[in-house]
Amino acid sequence: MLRLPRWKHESSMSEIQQSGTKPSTKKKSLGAADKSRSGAEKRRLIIESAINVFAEKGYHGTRISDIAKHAEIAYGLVYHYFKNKEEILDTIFLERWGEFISAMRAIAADGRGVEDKLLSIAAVILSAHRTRPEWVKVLIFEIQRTQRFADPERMEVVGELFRVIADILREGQARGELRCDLEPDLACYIFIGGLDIVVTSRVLELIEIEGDEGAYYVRMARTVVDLFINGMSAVRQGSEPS
Amino acid sequence: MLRLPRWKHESSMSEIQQSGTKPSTKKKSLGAADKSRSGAEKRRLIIESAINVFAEKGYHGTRISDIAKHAEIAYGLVYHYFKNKEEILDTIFLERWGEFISAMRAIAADGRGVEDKLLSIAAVILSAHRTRPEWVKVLIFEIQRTQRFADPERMEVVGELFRVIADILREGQARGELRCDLEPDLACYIFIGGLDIVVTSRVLELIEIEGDEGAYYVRMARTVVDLFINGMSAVRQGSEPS
Amino acid sequence: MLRLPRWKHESSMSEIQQSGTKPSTKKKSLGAADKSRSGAEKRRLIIESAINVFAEKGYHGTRISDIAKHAEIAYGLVYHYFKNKEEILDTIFLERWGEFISAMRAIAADGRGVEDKLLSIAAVILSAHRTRPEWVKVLIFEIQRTQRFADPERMEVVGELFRVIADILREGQARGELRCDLEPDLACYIFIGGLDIVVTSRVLELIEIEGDEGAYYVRMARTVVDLFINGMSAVRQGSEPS
Amino acid sequence: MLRLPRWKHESSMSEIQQSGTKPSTKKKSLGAADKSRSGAEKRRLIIESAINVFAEKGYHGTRISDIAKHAEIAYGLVYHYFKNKEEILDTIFLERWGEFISAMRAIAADGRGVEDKLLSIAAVILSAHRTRPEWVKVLIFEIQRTQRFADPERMEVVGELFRVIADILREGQARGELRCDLEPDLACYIFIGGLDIVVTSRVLELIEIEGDEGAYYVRMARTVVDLFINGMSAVRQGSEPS
DNA sequence: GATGAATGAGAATTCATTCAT
DNA sequence: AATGAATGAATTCTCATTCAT
Repeated sequence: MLRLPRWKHESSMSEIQQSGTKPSTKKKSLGAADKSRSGAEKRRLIIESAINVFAEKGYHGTRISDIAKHAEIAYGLVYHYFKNKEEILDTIFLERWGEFISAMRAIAADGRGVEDKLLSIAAVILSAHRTRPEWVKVLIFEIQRTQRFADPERMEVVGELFRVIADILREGQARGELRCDLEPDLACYIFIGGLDIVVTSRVLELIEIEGDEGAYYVRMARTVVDLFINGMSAVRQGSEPS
Repeated sequence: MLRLPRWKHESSMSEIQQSGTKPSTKKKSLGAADKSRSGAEKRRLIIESAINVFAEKGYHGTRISDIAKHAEIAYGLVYHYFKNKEEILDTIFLERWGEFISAMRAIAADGRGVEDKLLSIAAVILSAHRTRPEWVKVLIFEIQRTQRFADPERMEVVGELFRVIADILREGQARGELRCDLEPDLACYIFIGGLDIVVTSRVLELIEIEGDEGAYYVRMARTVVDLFINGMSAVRQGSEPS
Repeated sequence: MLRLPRWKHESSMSEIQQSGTKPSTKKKSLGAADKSRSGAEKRRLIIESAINVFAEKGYHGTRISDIAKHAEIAYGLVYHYFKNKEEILDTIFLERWGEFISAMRAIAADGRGVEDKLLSIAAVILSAHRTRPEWVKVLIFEIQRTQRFADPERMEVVGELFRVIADILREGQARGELRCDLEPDLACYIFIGGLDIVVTSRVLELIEIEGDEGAYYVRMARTVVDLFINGMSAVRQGSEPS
Repeated sequence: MLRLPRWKHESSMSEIQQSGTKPSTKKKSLGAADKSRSGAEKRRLIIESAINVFAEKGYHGTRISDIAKHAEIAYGLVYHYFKNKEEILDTIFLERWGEFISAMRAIAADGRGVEDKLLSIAAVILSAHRTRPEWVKVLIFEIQRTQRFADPERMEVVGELFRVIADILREGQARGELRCDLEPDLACYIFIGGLDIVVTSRVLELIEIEGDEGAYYVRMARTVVDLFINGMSAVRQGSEPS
């Protein structure tokens, strides 16, 4: 399954570039500046720290004290801002996924052709992993297992991604760009699945990349879309799959 | 990510049929019958129980006593057969994944064309989920996400699936069945990813199936392979990327 | 055990009437009005709030923040006025019990007969519960049971009630109104105990009152005194308690 | 309020005698003897320890580890036998109060006159405090405050004591032994209250006893009943109930 | 005076693992 | 082999109290 963070939508592949995380810009001599942090800032700091620690140790392997240590605060303070560990994960999910889906919707809404849209989507998803791999780890690996049982409505939210992409496909069929004998609701799975597994594999470090990482992602995005659109067959099958 | 259980390879889709799990056929008046279980049987019973409980509660959420209760044995006994909780999960993985990879290899080795092989693979994977959804849950959700960090060699084992499928694709290219401008190492991801997400979605209950469940899986397998081979494009692009 | 609040002594039963507590007359648009509260007023506000919250949740179950919330102030402010939670309870006890004992002493000092005095005492005690049940709850259930071990001198203060009543009894014996073969020091226990348990039972809601609550308390006060003076025996009830 | 433990009913005052608690008969060289303790015994040991520690420190002031230390077991074991601290208190209440009420009922059912019955009740209650003061402390001071809010049905159970005694009074009225112009439902409060406060005062150490403690209790029981039956009035003590 | 963010000691509870029987 | 009592380290969560503004 795929779910990703902070996805500014841009139409090209250009966004696949470096960024990095520096969670706690430690100890800048903070006369008044630091104490004036609003509660919201502290809250954000905790979330950022949590993402990083969750990514490193997994949700269950993370102690509240780990998060506090990473954020360089007293761990009681975490409870000032969050009811418990689960609420932190919850917040991460809600915020990040919301942003992600918005980006997807923006892509779906622009006027371009299906192939361009899918390319954009692939680029966003893959670049997201490139720039914020911890977020992706957390979103992919930690959130669902924990909440799957607890919250069916959260799954509903996840399903939104599928709906957005299925709609793009449906539109492509309507325009005659895509074949109509495959259900968009199924086809979208294959597309998402292709991207998902690439990301997952990167997270799991199954894929080793030599050379330019950015180039790899670009190639991968192109490949996924090309394959999705044109198929793997050498032969051009004139006839519909009877 | 995909990894699945007890996959007797058969070449057609026919294997997608019911089976079911009844791990502890409780309270059969077991005068001597039960006591005579050999140690190996007890061990197996524990594994079966563990799979079911892991599937239900997740690895971390499962207590040894839960497994023991499900197996209807004293929980101290679990430690006779396994060093600790992790070893149970380990055993599940090793056994099931080994069987699975064997099935995949058998498919890869038979003499048929690429499309047939891929169809078999899709069938095996999807039917596996159909007949032993708990296994799939455990393999997908629990094992890797638990042990990922601990055991890199285990990931190597997972990678085997990709190699087997990439080899099938390579063979297809060599035979001229598949286009050659896409790297098999990348393409295999898209294929596996398509299957994976279908299974995952079923596990997560994102997909609702009306009517015949078996028919759904057959259709899905066909769709995945069709899409993978022929692509989504409405246009038949005549010329090879020469 | 009995210990009660704000006991203006009046000689009759008439004081058993309604009153009620509305501690925080919330949100009166308090531009300056509220800010101009003197420190003493704030302190009092905190005490009133504490009584109510202690009554509802018990001392141990009450957080400083609960008190602050009830008083509609910042909880840090509580620490301006009180060293800690215990000091709040302490203050409640000292103020209320002091007032109560004063009322008892006034009754003891007036010139009437024993029966009248006891009737007054019963009336004061029972009406106190009627008008300020939270105070009684706190005094009965929270204070002693919390501080009992910590502070023996406080018990001394509680004992004062017994001495006052025993003195009334002694005086009655000296006047020939009461029999002399029972020690006043023991007898006073029975009298106080009778009242105490009535109050306690009301607090615990063991007694359900139908109809007029005030009438119930009057009847109860009369019954306690009548029984204490005349006994339960059928024999020798020469005159009815007119 | 009064509620008391292990009250073997005997008709005279004779039961007011010493006993004491020795909860953990420590370290008797226990080859097999000790390990063979059944779970029930350990459970009982924990309860006994809990009573003592609760009595000393109060429910809220008692840590599970205190109980475990007193019982000389690992504190995890407490959780083997009880879900949590509250369940321990619960168990104490249910067991002890049940026994107590049974004793009361037995007294109520025997064929003697009202005064004798009341004397028995007084004796049981007072001697209970004498022999097991910790139990009384716990029952009186700890249980209700904790559970008052949680469990209204428990209060119902407490009310049973009142009903039993009110019934004795009603019977006395029917037989013509007691005056009929006082409601038994109210009168029983005064009787119980008298006993209660004596016990409470002892617990609070408000009363100091010089000389023989047993004699004190006997005198107290007689006084309470005498006063309850005959009243405090000097007038009309003419004839004993011959 | 007033605020509420920050701190951290303290207590409850869980549960993998050991071990005597 | 089988049992389940016993252990205690590890962790979460609470909340009184302090403190900078």
